[in-house]
Amino acid sequence: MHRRSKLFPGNFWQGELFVFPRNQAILRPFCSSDSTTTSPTSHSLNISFLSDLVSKQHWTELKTHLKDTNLTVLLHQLLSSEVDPVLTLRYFHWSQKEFKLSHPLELSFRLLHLLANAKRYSKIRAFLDNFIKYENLHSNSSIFHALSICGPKFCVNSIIVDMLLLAYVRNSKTQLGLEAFKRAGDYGFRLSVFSCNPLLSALVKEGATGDVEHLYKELMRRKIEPNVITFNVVVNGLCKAGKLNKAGDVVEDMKAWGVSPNVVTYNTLIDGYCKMGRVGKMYKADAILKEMVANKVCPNEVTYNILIDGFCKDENVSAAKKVFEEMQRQGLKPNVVTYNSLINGLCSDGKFDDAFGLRDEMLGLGLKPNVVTYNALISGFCKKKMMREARKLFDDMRGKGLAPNAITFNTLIDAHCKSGLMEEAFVLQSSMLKKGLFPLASTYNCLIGGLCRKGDIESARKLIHVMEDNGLRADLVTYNILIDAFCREGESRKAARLFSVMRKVGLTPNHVTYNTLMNGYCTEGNLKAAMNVRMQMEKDGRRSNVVTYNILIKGFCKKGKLKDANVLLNEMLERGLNPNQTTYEIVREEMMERGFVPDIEGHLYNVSFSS
DNA sequence: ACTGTCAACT
Repeated sequence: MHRRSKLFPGNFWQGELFVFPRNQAILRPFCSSDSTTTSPTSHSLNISFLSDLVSKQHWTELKTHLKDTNLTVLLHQLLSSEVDPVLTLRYFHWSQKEFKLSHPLELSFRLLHLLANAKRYSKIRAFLDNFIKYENLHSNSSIFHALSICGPKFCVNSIIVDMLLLAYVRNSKTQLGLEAFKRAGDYGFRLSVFSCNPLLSALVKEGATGDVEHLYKELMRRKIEPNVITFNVVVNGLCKAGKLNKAGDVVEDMKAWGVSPNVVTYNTLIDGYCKMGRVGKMYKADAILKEMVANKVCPNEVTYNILIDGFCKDENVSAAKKVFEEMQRQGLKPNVVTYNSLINGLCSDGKFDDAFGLRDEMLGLGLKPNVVTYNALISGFCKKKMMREARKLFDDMRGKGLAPNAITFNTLIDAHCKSGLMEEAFVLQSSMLKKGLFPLASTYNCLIGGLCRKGDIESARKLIHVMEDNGLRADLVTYNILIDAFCREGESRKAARLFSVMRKVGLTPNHVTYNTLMNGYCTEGNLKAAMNVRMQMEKDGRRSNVVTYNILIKGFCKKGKLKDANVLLNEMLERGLNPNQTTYEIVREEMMERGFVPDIEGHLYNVSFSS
């Protein structure tokens, strides 16, 4: 493949693909589909008359002269004539619609060639969009074949394939786009960043990190000139997958390519660190901020928003407020996102007065609270089980001209489920439908979780069927909920079976999945099985997180194996993981039980948290 | 023509 991309187009076309003469390929569908017609030439007089009608756009008259049988012949004729390709395109669409037929694929691509030569790129884009949307019957294999036999215009073919790729991505057919990318490599077509960047971006959004990494390597190998956006998308994909080290490597790659990291690159990296559960993650984020400034890249509103949200999620609202002040000192204006992050931070902490104060402040600045603002406030009240207040905000939204979205409903439904108010939750779900909002898989997950919490796995199963009847597939979270439910019932065998089912249907277990299963085994006292799950998890490239350690440490404590618990505790600290509230509670409880009075927080025998 | 920040559920 590498050789081929270096070949001159002319050489390429002497290769194996140019298998039969062009005309034969084009006439084949026509000859086989119609036995009464003798040959295209016998129509030629007639056809020049018809072409003339097309040129004059006399469609009604044209229709009276046409039969199904000569539609494709006329198209062929138009393609070989001097007729404006845009007119031919019009005829193409008109004849397909009027006579409900599909012209052969080869002719479609000959038409695209003519349009490309005439530089009518927007027409090609529209054509391909339509093609992707309504003609699912063509596989990439037949498309590439048709394209390769319809003319030796190598560059033009590359442009068309590039646009095809973009059409796939824009129509959410990312996997087909990826397949087309691979095939383009086999055929040696040159692609551009204008299609590869959106493909990368779509893969990042789908969380297909493996594909992102592969595509990135391919881009470099095929020498498709990446730009700063290409690198930024890849950095973002790796950050979202928690692969911060690899993200850093890509930043080094880009420097080696002579592309300087810009404000977006740094913002992405900072956000990556902010969202990671490492010790001193905000310190690391701050270090990147300093590096960014040292490289003469000026932080913008987004940079500050990321830091503010990071501190809020780190339960450090006061640090967030300092950044907020610094932002304004730098002459940057806080926007709705800034306020939403702060409001969310305050709400999660139950500081509703401060949160409402900020809401009023933003109103004073002419910033309108949006759905996100309300969702944060509602979620805050829900967490404190203040359902009346949550409900009031929900009702207020309408008066403010704001429509609740699926997340608003999910928040409320989940809160009702957690309060055991399943009927209310289902009423909310149906009111969602009345508003024209379709419940998402996450909506069902809230309800399924509620049923499982009640121990009603049977109803949960039934609800999954309803969900699937509505075209939604059980996702990772659904499986996590069910695995947890079985573990709680002491049915770890069933949980384990579900675990293998989810892999079979192509879902990738995450930390929660592994931790849940481990927790199930630990509760049963089966430490060996739990440690096996952990081994599997680390083999899958997922390092143990705080929750993993908490589960295992607790498991070992319960079995009286304090030595093992200590080993894990040390390992956790060595790996730079921060013990949380739960860790301290596990340790304290264990010590009390053994008659020790915990003097300093976090001492488990000879192990100190504050090492 | 393409990119990055905020909100829910396990």
